[in-house]
Amino acid sequence: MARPSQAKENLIKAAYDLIWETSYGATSVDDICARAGVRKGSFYHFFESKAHLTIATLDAGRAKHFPELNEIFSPLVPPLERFVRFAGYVLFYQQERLALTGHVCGCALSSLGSEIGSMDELIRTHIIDIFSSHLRYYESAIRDAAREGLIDGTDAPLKAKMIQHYVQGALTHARVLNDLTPVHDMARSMLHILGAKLDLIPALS
Amino acid sequence: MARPSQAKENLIKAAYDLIWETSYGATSVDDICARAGVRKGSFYHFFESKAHLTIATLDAGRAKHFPELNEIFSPLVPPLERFVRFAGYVLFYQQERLALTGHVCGCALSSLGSEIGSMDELIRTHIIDIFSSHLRYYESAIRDAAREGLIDGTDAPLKAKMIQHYVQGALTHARVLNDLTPVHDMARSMLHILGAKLDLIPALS
DNA sequence: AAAATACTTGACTAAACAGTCAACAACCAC
DNA sequence: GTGGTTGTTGACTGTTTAGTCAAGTATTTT
Repeated sequence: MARPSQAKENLIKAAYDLIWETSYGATSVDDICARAGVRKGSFYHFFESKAHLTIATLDAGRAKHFPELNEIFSPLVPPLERFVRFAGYVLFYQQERLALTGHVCGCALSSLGSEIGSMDELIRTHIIDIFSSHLRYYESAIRDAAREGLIDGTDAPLKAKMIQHYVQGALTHARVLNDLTPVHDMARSMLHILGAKLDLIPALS
Repeated sequence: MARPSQAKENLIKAAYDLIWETSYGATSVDDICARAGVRKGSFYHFFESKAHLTIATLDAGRAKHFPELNEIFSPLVPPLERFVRFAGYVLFYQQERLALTGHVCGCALSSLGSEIGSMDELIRTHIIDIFSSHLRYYESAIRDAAREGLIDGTDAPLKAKMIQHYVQGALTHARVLNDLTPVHDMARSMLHILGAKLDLIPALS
């Protein structure tokens, strides 16, 4: 039997959706099973525990988003435009999610990480790993922009972190407010943090 | 009997500490009672539910921090120095918390808000209210700085939000990383976002 | 067709959970 | 000291929780 079953994928998708929309703690194994249309016994056939399923959802998220991020942060894209495209990408997903659930969901990674804190080391290190990948996208775009003379290139790692923290905070705030305004401001604000002249970027008008 | 009992205060303090260190969902009423040294029956004598106690902790936090923030953001303090002092204040509390619990705890408000999302409207609106108070501190400092010619004053509300989102993201990130580096970078980064000349501020050397 | 593998099922456990309650104790006003 | 108020107690309920398991059903391999 070479996997005629979709149960595993359904469980991952259901967990991803429920945890993102509500929270890790508020999402029970029974909830996940109900949404996935799978019985509890099957759950534990595929996953050791709720934490292990959560890690699988993180891996699935990574597999989904990284190809898209590779397009957005491609060295072929003008460096500052990468940030504008990234902001558009984030906005797109937040709007999709809002339409689907009725709530602004914010950043699943950051909500989960903040909730878990130091309570599950495996989940925590997984999240840190994904965060540090994001940082590399930002850093390389910043260095490319500096090389082209578009921005001041000093302290690129610090600037990359500022971008990351700002984006995370904006998404968290959007979730709490249940309002996408902070996400709409993202492109302009990121370019401000980078010290870019806004009138150089036609996409922002 | 003019309140010989400390039970209510103990419960608020215990809930504050536990929710901040772990999370709302991971903190049970039994946990809170155990830490406060109070029996469950007394808990429900003082509070209708866990959510109502949580709101009381938010009010207690507000009562504790706002007088201190009024000092930090006093119009008598040079406007950019207010942000430097604020960063020091945040760092101080994070260090204290780290020493006490062994973990970087981040921003209780933002962790709670992100976890609750749209699940408890009363808690959510309380958090939004506190957030918007913070924003007023930032905005007034930004306007004062602009009037003194220290920074460009255009779009003060947007800049205040950028500061808020950045700070929130930095604290969340510090919590996930379990490392205070993002908090150490806060003063410098805030001034960068404001567009201040760093060499004008002697406190940052 | 036989055997091995991969998956499903539903009933089960034991613990943790939020919240209740009636009876009891301390205290103050009078 | 009597009465009313405020707080305390521990045992209780009913539900939800994560996780288990033996027995069953498909499906592929041989």
